[in-house]
Amino acid sequence: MAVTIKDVAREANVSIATVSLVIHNHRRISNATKNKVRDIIERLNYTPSRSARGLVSNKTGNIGFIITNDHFLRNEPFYTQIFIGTEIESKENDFYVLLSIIESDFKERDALPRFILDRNVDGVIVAGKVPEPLTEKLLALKIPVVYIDYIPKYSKFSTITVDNVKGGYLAVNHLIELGHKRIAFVGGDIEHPSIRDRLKGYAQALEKAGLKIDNALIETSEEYPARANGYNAAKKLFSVNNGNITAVFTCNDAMALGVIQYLRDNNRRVPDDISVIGFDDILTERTNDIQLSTVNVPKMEIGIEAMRLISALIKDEKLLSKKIILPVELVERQSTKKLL
Amino acid sequence: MAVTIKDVAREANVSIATVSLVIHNHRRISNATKNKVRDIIERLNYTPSRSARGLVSNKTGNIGFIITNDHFLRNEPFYTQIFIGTEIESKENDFYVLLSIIESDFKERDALPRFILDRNVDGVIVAGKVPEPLTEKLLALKIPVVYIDYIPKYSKFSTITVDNVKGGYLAVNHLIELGHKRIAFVGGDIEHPSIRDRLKGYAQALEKAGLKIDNALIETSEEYPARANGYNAAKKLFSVNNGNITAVFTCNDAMALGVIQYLRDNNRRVPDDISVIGFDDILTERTNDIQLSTVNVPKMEIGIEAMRLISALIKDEKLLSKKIILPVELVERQSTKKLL
DNA sequence: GTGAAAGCGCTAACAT
DNA sequence: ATGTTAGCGCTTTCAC
Repeated sequence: MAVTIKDVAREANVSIATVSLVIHNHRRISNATKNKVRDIIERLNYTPSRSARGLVSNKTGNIGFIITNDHFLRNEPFYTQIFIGTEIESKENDFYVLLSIIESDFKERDALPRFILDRNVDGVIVAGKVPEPLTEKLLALKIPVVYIDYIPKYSKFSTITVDNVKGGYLAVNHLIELGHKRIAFVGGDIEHPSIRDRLKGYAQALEKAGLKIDNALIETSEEYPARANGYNAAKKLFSVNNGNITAVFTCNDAMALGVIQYLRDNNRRVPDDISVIGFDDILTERTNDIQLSTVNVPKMEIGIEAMRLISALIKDEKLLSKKIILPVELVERQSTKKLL
Repeated sequence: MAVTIKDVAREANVSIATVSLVIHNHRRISNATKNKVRDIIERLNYTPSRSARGLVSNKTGNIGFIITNDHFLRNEPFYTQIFIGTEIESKENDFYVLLSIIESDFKERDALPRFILDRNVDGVIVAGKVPEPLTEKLLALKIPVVYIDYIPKYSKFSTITVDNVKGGYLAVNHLIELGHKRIAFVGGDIEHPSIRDRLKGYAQALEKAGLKIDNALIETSEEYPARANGYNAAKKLFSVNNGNITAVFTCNDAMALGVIQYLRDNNRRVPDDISVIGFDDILTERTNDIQLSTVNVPKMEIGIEAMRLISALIKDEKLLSKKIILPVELVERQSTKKLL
């Protein structure tokens, strides 16, 4: 058996209560005793049992991380990086992170993640868009929750998002500065708050430049913003506005790839004929293809902030709801070019 | 407070011991009682507290997953998929998975993952190549361990690997069947058992076809098998064997990309001039680039098997060491072509 | 400033 | 076939 609080107490000639108080750095304990006990803790290499602690404190020391399979399995490093961020920051807050991948079409009758039914988490981080029924069930639980990269309707949960409006603005402004005037927007799932905001940024940039917003240049759908949908959107867009559009801003990098693929299949060069800019910055060294201009989202940071926030929420009951918005950055690479 | 075993016992008019025995489906309990208690458990929506269980059983119900940052951060979905596999299977075995990302240059003086120091796991899964000092420390702990995709030296740990020799054979045999005779091997970190085995498969295929093994066609290093190293390896290879080589087998997909990049930069078309085949099958829909021929590794399956094995190891003390080898599959796509 | 003791929810040995 | 009870390692209240 591992060393317990009793071993420390015996060795230090104090009671286990004293050891416990030393561990929690209670002021009632004299410095002399504290030092003595701490030395022995170190010498014996003692670490408190999480089970015993959990039993008495009714806390688990675990945080649940919920994400849909859509998001996590679509081998995108986007949410993986966020997950790693929470993991890294969890050390600082002495939590462990438990992952649960739920169905993208989570229904009301579906069971909540096992760690919730098991009462094995003190709080939950929800990453990406999730079905409403999940949010409703979470709401009923009265457990601390932080949403990442998604703002659920009708709920006062805390959220960590990025400045999507600003990102959209930066991307489109970049195109405008390159001389583009006929700039299309390609997005999937326009119900998603992030995508809506990116479109809003698009509109703002055009407006500020005195360019009018042409709905014929805006192609959105209710689909997941994936590569294939980018391809289809480009097809619709370019078969109507033939020869007109000189640049495309897509709501994410995956769709940008689909657009580029379509353009190539139709003998349009990127960026020579058409400039394309994405969002997210997920494609770094994984491809030999053109390096995509995009808007960087601080993925690791998002995870870190989420962990900090859920931790604060758990420790401080009064803290109710907090919305954190992280900044984004324009990344100019090779898929955008000055209009000749 | 949540419902406890006492609530169930009271409601069922039995002792808490009986409830406990029913939960563990002990034969001493009559079916009548079992049914009665189970009904009430369901009705009250009771789940046993993991902390309380852990405290008495001296088990945590957690499995640690250790991986180097090299492997996990290099935004490859390879290990992410494996991790998800363990996560999926963990439900069946009623475990939770805790992740720990360690430094690639883990030294003897470095601290073990927090979940080990905290005694917060019952067993550990180690994914990918890890430094020897980590293995030595793990060995000293006498905790169940399963290695994934790596076979540590001097140790009797259980392992889950894939049939790398067979995979190498399949890849190279595929090239041979396409008429290629001057086939190069590109690999990084030849100390890695998997890479060595893939090279072995390469040699076997050549031998079987009566082709002789030419060391000038084999380019390995001690580096991490990444894209950039693939590029450099191709540079060395093709500047010496100019116009000679018609096909390349790389030890993984990342290096294949580097090789293809080099070839393009030097005006060699893939697959028209040179065929390239990789290993791992990690690049699916993330790129507009050429679809790589490769050898598929069942990533999710690996995770699942690892979880099953660690679970067996924990539950059955007698089970000591077991080596599982999973099959691989040739995936013919567009980067390999019949030699004209 | 420190100790004694109750009790968190459960398992398992022992009693009945 | 079921109940009683000790005890897992810790926190916390109350005494001293």
